[in-house]
Amino acid sequence: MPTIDREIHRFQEFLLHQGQKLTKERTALVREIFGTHYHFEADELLFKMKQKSVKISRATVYRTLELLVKSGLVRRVHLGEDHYHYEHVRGDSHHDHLVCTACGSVIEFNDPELEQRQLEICARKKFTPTFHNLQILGVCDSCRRKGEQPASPDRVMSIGEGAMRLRK
Amino acid sequence: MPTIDREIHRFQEFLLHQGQKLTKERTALVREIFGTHYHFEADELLFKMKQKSVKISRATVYRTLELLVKSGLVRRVHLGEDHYHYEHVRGDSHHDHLVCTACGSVIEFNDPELEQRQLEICARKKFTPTFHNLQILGVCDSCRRKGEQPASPDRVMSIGEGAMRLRK
DNA sequence: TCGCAGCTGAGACTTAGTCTCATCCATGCC
DNA sequence: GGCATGGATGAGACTAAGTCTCAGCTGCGA
Ligand SMILES: [Mn+2]
Ligand SMILES: [Mn+2]
Ligand SMILES: [Zn+2]
Ligand SMILES: [Zn+2]
Repeated sequence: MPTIDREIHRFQEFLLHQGQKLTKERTALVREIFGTHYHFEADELLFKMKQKSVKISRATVYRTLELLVKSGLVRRVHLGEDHYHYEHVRGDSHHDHLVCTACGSVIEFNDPELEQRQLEICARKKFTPTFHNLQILGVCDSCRRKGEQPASPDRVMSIGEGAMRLRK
Repeated sequence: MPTIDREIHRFQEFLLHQGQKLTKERTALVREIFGTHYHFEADELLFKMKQKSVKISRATVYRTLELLVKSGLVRRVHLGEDHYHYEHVRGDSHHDHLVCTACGSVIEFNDPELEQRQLEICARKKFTPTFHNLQILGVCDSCRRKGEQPASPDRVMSIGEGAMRLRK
């Protein structure tokens, strides 16, 4: 996978630029993240590494995710659950999320008109925006057909593959 | 304050309807919430009660907030920090938030055009929305004038009055 | 006024994430 | 390649925010 090697290279460039090092743990994490996952959780990543018998500590997972976010390769997002999710930044494009509270699936969208309207609101309030965070919770098409009911606002049914607890 | 008594009455109606009781602890919390705060944290509320020598446990604070949310008198919101905030629902109107990362102030807005655009996006994706959550982080007008720089996306400078730690 | 279903407080527990520190190793320089 | 060294790692203690348990208390309808 030459694509992943390019991500690793980009990460190394970022690291070296700050006098930091590309270790085998960091390489393994980048490989895992860009090889498999999409919206994932820190603990899920930790579990996947354990499964593959690649021994990496929780501290390193969190530290590496923080570096990846700083480097711009990964983005940290809220999806309506009580913990963060991460996603790899492909290309660049900002997007927001529709989250199905019945099956946990996530639909991405990028709507320039919506973004524009947000800027207008900020201008009207003399507010200088740097960042925003929008999730729309509801029921996806296939769940609606199956007759799934909208869940209570704050109970999203686990997004992603549900990382299997690691701590005893 | 006859207004607060009306809120208390509404809460009692809600409770009785479910075979639940209006206790003095619940009354005291409603009085505090509707008398003083706006966007507040659970721990902040706990601290305020302690200050006033009204002895209420953390468990009761959280349990009462949950009931108030269910009753529709209070709403639980994300404002870009790692914990929830609560606000009293006055009238009814849904709104979203601009959060200043320099001073922690919160500006509310309700923009029907933005809401409409969200519905259009959902329709296009055949998604049935039930709820959404939008925060725009940035720098408010008065902070911008003071030359405050936009903080890193995930470091909001404490919103509200910063509840003073209670646990040792 | 009484009975009891529902409520409370103290503190143990949980989840998600951060921090510490002794030890390890990636990189740059010879 | 070998070495030096400052950054990185792992184990596990620690923290923050919130949930749960259970013995004793209390609001409220009869
Ligand atoms: Mn995404
Ligand atoms: Mn608000
Ligand atoms: Zn679904
Ligand atoms: Zn400000």
